[in-house]
Amino acid sequence: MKKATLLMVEDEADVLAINREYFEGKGYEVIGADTLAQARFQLEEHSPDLILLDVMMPDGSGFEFCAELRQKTNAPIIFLTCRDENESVVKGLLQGGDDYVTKPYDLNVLAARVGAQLRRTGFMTAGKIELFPLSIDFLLGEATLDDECIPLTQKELQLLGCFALFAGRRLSYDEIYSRAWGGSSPGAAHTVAVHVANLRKKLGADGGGWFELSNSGKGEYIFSKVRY
Amino acid sequence: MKKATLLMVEDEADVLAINREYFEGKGYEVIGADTLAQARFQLEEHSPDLILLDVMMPDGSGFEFCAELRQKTNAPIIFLTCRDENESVVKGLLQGGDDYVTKPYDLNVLAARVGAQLRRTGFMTAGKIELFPLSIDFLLGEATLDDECIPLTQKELQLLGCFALFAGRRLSYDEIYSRAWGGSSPGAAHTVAVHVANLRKKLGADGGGWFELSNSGKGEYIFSKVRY
DNA sequence: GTGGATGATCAAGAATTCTTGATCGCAAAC
DNA sequence: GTTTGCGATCAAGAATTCTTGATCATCCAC
Repeated sequence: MKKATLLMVEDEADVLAINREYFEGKGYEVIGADTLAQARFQLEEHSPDLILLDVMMPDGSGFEFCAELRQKTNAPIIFLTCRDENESVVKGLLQGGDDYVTKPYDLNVLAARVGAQLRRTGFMTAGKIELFPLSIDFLLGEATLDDECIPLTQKELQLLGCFALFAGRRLSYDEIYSRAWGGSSPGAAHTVAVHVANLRKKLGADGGGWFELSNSGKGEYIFSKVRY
Repeated sequence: MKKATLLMVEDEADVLAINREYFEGKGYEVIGADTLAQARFQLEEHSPDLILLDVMMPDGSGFEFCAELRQKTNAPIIFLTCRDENESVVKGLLQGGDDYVTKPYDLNVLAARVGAQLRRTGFMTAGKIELFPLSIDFLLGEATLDDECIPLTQKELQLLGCFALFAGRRLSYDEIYSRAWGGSSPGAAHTVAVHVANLRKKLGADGGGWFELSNSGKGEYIFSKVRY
């Protein structure tokens, strides 16, 4: 996965340096900005995945800047505020689940918040469906089972995605077809059956020992976990 | 989207009936169980997306049942507890971000919690990338822009997914190729260029007035929002 | 046992999709 | 003005993928 890019808007050089070192050590790419003007520039330049925004900046208030940011990005914004600022004001300004941390903060706490926000926006999981130990990556067009990479065709990918999303649930031919093909067709059952066979072949007959893709005998397939 | 299925484990018939009516009105499919034994059965039968679990059941404690459930499903579990139960015990038993609500509860509050948990597990968004007003559905293999459905081939889908995920970010040919094709190839730049052209054609030259898919002139593409 | 229904699998033609090569236009450099 | 580099686009062959038809096995009903 591409490293998440953090834009850190902070005017104190040493704070910035410490944070940068910490987060880079955690595998993030850190972009610094010590003025709002520079933050604007870096925003265009790097399109960060998350913004850490000091409220007190030399050339303006972070809160007002926030509104401006929202026009340009939907990356989550975490405010860094001083403890003596009115908390209700802070909360009032937070919308849509963004967060804030009061100075002085513990870096581990901040990192946890950052991780939570990135998770919320689906940064790590977008384009994927995870059903341990199976992972379906729609961007790469492949599935991974027990660290073994299995390239899939589009239809196989859609089919497996459908099964993974409704694992353990009975799915009728028609339902599968409408989900992965859209609409319905007279030959739906047969077409689905062929792709299921292909999928079984690729996943291994026993689903790597983890999954079972069985037929209920009543016009339905069930994809279920057989080991935990 | 398929309706979420709720398993409601509750021994009082009238509470169950009221909840059922409320949640069915909200578009959920509600499965009821008035004993733990029945809950076990329904779990196998319906594979719910979320479980509402009354702690006080005639044939056992919901807490102990929870451990059993966890072996069989990773659907979120929301406990329904009485106010006089020890809260710390409740919290201690909660793992992995599941939730609890104390009786008597407001149905709207409960519904909010349910929604939050389903969102957390990605029930509504799995297999999708949303970048308003663009939505990419990998299960159906198509994108939707301004309510207009655009069928895409696998490579187009992967390419667009890649762009949407890193919207506003400069992406080099190689990076795009490694993300959507995997690995690298001498003809990567050319191949990518052709698919970009196809994508432009399908999205409309101006990206429906919302997006721009431009070339930086330095071997990079940028997919960015031009309207907010 | 026979017949019918259902699911699994194989195979091949049809259809789609992908890649590569060729060409064109534009702009910067010489 | 010419050349060169780069991106965009078109076109066609190559490759893959999808669908459909045929066959086979199994199970249940008769």
